[in-house]
Amino acid sequence: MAKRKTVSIKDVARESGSSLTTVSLVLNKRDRRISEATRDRVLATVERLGYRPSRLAQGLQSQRTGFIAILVPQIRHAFADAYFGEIISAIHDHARSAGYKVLLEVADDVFLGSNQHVELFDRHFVDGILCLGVTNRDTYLSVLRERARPLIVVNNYLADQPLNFVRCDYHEAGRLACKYLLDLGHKNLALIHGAAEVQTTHDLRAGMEAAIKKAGLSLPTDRVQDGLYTEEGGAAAAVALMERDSAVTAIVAGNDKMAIGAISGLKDIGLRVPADVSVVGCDDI
Amino acid sequence: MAKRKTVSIKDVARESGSSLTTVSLVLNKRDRRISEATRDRVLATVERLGYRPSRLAQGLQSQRTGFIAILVPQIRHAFADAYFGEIISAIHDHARSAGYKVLLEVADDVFLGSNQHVELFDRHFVDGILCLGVTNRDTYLSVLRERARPLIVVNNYLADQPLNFVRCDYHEAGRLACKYLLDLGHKNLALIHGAAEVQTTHDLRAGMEAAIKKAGLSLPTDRVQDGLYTEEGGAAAAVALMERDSAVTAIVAGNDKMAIGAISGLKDIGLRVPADVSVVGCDDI
DNA sequence: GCTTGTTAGTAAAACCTTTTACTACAAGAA
DNA sequence: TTCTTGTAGTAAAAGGTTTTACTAACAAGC
Repeated sequence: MAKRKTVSIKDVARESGSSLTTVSLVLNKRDRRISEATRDRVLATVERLGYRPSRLAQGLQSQRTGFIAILVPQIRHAFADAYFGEIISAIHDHARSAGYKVLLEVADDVFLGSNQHVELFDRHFVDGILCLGVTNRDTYLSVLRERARPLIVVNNYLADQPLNFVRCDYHEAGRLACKYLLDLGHKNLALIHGAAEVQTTHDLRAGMEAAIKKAGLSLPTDRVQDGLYTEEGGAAAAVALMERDSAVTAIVAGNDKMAIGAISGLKDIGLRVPADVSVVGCDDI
Repeated sequence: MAKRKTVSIKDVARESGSSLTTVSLVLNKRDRRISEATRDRVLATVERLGYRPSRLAQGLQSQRTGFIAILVPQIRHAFADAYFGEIISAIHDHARSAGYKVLLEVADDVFLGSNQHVELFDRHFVDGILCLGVTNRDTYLSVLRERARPLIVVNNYLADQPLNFVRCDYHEAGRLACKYLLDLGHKNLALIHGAAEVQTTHDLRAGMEAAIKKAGLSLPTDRVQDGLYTEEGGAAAAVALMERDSAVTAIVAGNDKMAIGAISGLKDIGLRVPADVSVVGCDDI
C-alpha cells in the first residue's frame, strides 16, 4: 500500500483536537495534570494514525541519539573473528536492553585518517564509544578523550592514559590458572602470550608469576613465548616451547585461539593433551 | 580539555559576521553566488571554531539519516559466525564508501515482538534495511515491505513476495560444481543441502540436477541429505550418505561449514578426502 | 466581592540545519 | 529618468520534538 506520509505529532494534535504540548505530555507521561478523558482521546488518535515520534527530532531536542558505536581494529574481517564476534554479540545484547542501538565501525586508516572517529562525537552520531582490541600504540584515543564523552576501552587499558575501561582481570586469571595447574601437581609451567602492546598481556604474566613464586617455583623467560593471538602462532609457540624445554607439563595461553593452536601443535609433534601436557586458555569461547 | 560547548552554525555566522544562510551555502557549495572573500572568511571561521554540522539537524531537515540496518537472524551469537561475519564485513565496507553507517540488529523474538523492525523505518532510525539469513517463514518482511522504503534480502529470495534481493546464483553454482566433478570423471554425486525454507537450497539442487541430467546421469533422492547448515550436520549427513550408498565419490555441500563437517565426518569413518571422496563447498570462506 | 489556589491546558521557544523567497544595490538598456 | 538584469546576501519557514512559561476557568477562604 505504502506512501503513508510520515505522520507527526502535529497531525495527532489536530485530529484529537488538542495541542502539541498535550500530546507530548501524554506520550511522555511526565506530567499528571492531563485529564483521563483527554489522555484516552489522544492515545486513541495516536493508535489510529499509527504515530511514532521521530528519533531525529527527539535527538535534536534532547541532544542524545540513543546510539553507541563499537570500534573494532582492522584485522582481516574483524566481524568474522570469533573473539570480537562474541564481544560484539554481548555488547549488542546489553545495549539493546538498555535502549541503545549499536553502530559498527572499523578503526582502519581510512576511518581514522578522515577523522571519522572525531565526527562520531562532534556531529552527534553517537552518545558513546566502545573500543575493542586497543593496543598501547593506538594514539587516536587521546583525541577522543578530549571530547569528554563516554568512551570505554574493552578488555585492555592504557597505563599512561586516564581512560575508562572494562576488562577481565587477567592478573587474577593468570593466578587462578597457575594455582589450578599447581594444585594438579604440575611443576613446570609455560606461557603463550599475546601482543606486548596490549596491557593485559603483562597482567596475565604478572598473575602467573605471582602464583608460581608463591609455590616456590619460577617462570623463566625461556618458558614464555609469543603466540601472536592466532591459532597458527599458538601452535608454533607450543612447539618452540617444548623443543626448548621438554620438562614443561602445562601451558597457559593468553586466549583460546592460541590454546586451540597449541593443542594441535602439540599433537603434531606427538604429544598427547592433556596426558602429556595440559593446556589452559583464557576466553571461554 | 573538554567541555567545548557544541558549536553551531549560528556561532560561525556570528563570528564571521554573516548570516546562517551564507554559512550554509558556503559549506554545501550548492550555490556559486557567494563571493570569494566571504567564502574564505566563513571557511576560516569554521576551521577556527572547529564547527561540524550536526547530523541530527541535517537528518531532520533532509529526512534521511545516513544509516542502514543489518538484520541478522537469531542464531547463537550470530556475529561470531563466519558466514554472517564475512557478509557483515563486506556490507560495512561498501556502506562506508557510500557514506552510510551501519546499525546492527538481531531479528529475534524480543526485537520483532516489540515491533522494533517497524520502528526502524517509522521512527526514522535508518534509510534502508538489509536482511540476512532470511527464510521463507520470516513473515516480518511483509510489514516492512509496506513501508515502501529500501529493503533488501541478502542471499535468499522469497518466491511469493516481490522483494528486492541480492544473492549468489546458487543455480549456476550447482551447475558449475557438478560440471567440474563430472569432468573429473565422477559419476555418482551427492548433495548435502541447507534448510528447505531457504530458496537458494532449491536453486542449488536444481542447478545440480540440470548438469547431472545433461551428462545422462541422475541425482536420486537418497543421495540428497539435509546438513542443517552446520558442521555437525554436515558430518552426520556425509556419514548417512555413504552408509546408504557407498558408490558415491563426490559430495557438494550447500555451504562451507557443512563441507568442513563432511570432510571430518568422512575421515571419521575411514575415508580419505579427496582420494576416496571429493567434497565441494559453496561459500569460499 | 476580592484574593488565593488548583486544575487542565496551550503558545512559544529551543534544538540545528537547509531551502525558499525576498531585498538592496549596481550596472546597463531604453 | 525609468526599467530590466544580475549579484551578493539575508530573513523566515520548515522539519518534529520537548520544555518552559503562561492563561483561563473555577472553587475555596475571608
